[in-house]
Amino acid sequence: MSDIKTGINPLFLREEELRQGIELLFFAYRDFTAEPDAILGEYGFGRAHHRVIYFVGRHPGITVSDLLDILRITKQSLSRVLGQLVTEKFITQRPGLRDRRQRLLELTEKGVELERLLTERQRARIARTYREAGAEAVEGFRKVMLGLVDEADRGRFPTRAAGPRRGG
Amino acid sequence: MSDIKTGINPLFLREEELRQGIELLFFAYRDFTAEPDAILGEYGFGRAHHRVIYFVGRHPGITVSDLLDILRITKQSLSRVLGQLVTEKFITQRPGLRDRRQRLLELTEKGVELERLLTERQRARIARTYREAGAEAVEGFRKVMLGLVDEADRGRFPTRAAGPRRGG
DNA sequence: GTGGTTAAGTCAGTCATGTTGACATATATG
DNA sequence: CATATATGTCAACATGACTGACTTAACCAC
Repeated sequence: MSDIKTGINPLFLREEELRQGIELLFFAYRDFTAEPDAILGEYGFGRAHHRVIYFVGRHPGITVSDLLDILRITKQSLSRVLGQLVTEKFITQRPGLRDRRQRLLELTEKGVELERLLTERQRARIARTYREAGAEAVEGFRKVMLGLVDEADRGRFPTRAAGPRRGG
Repeated sequence: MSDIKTGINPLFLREEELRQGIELLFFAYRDFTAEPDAILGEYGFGRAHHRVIYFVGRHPGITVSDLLDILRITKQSLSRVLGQLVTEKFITQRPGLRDRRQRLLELTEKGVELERLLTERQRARIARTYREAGAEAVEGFRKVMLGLVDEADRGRFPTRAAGPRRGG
């Protein structure tokens, strides 16, 4: 009631601010995934394939268990997409050295190409946005996004605090 | 090659930065949706129901067309979830005044309750994160997220600096 | 080395949510 | 009146998630 003059209730402002946060996540994610989704369609793949290709590319030699931990889906769900990707030679499996029960996953040449094709759009979108928003905004973006991630997984994002910020 | 001393290639740094951006979106969205999803399960609903409830709650009296524009799904897809929500009395429909072909959507009391229950978790997560990250980081977050959204939809996020954009 | 645990895979069935395509109805508009 | 628009519906299908039960191979502890 202290805002009668401006007509803006600070509680409403907070509510509005939080809702905008929710919606930013919805719209950004919607648009962020739309481009790769369209490309995936041409291959008869879906978003699940992209995720698998992405994280195998990101962590060459990753185990199935670790991939399941990231994706938070069941092994039966993963099995289908992974099976396709292996059959169609986008991903190879080889037994682990220390533990031969493991099937270490890696992208083939073909897999690397597809990964690049798919992720390229997303990288470009982020690069453009980062450039337009500026370093300070990017820092804030990272901070908030990291705070939204479950604590257990925040360790996946090492801070590069020590090194040179942007040499090029 | 100017980074031989540190062993850090600036191009690699950039690549790493962009990939972290991609992954922040993945992990944040994954964890942001997990809590409501669990609650929805108890009602026999899914994430699609949440989206409908959310945006109808956000824009009382919204038309089906406008809702479709937001969700970017087909009317057949929407029809199923919307039909359920109307049947189970979470949402009401009434004909438009100017255009009686329209079915203006609104949450019922029951719908408002469920919306609150679902979104409460997400608001809490964002509120906590905003608090921990600080106002400056939040500003950066908003700036970058908005940049990731397709230009066509950026107008949905009025800056509260320049006065009321859409009269509500 | 036997036995329990773990990593991974498989088979089968189900559900939620998206798609296309064709068609129906009511209302608006030129 | 003719056409376009807003909405809804029926049908068929694909994707990606789920549960539950079971198998195989390898690891590990006793």
